[in-house]
Amino acid sequence: MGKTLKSARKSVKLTRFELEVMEELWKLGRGSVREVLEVLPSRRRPAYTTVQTIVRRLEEKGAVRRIKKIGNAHIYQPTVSRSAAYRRLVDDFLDFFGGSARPLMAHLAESGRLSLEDLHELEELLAADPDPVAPPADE
Amino acid sequence: MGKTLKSARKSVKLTRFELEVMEELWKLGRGSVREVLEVLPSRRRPAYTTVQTIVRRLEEKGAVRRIKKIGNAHIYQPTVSRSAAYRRLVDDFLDFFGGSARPLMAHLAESGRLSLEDLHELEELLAADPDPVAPPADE
DNA sequence: AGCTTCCTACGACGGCCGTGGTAGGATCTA
DNA sequence: TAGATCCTACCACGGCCGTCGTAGGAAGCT
Repeated sequence: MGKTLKSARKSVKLTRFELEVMEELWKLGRGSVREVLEVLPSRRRPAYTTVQTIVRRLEEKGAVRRIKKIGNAHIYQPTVSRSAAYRRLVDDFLDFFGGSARPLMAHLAESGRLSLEDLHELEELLAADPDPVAPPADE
Repeated sequence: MGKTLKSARKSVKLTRFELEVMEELWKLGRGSVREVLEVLPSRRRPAYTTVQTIVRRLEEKGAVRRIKKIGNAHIYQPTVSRSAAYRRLVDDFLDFFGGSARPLMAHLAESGRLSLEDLHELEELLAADPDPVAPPADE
């Protein structure tokens, strides 16, 4: 037992934009600053150096690491998993609700953002076997 | 359909600490800076002026308003409801998950923070009649 | 070799947030 | 009324975050 809860080594805390960049790196597996920039959804495409800064901060935070160099460009790879990152995100958020999921759920249900159907599907998910953590909807 | 979603007039965005202060004001109904300070859980009891600053910012954000003066102290009252504030909070957070609750739920279920029992109780809540939005656990 | 292009390293800035200090006016109390 | 207290208004500061600019080195093209 205790396989899901115990070892959650409090992954790094990532911001919105950092997560977006990580998202691309998780999809790509690894990549350069430019590659990340180019796959960012066009609505959200900042300057090259902005992405570079984010990647640098991600590196400082230990969320990515340089694995090699192509030409003079560094290639980065995530060192934290998507699920670990989201776990941290959710944990922090749950603090707003006393740390547990129930009050949050209750709020969602109340405010109409969680339907009975949703609950039923979740039950199936829980009852059956789990697959990797659901990623945010890709655009 | 569409009865719950349409009018959500995007309440103000509150930070963690601002929410804590609001929480006390919601409980009290109305109160002065000192009153808020004194009911803040002791683990989290900052300087008087810190609370004062927060209240001032809440006022600037339009989340509270002065309703009268007792002695030389202002008495503040929330102008946004708890549920509106949490709605905003949750909405912002859901953006991390593509804007809908399901992926978040899935993540919670996956990571063991949402049990079948939780789901069952939520179903009952949804099936029955709703009560005011669940507040974060009080200490 | 020389020019153009790409990338890196680093600095900066403004906004928000948590935090609290200071000055000075308003109240209360002896 | 004088002193002690309380409260307000305002300023400051450091950390984080999104944003980008600049300097300069490395690679590639001709």
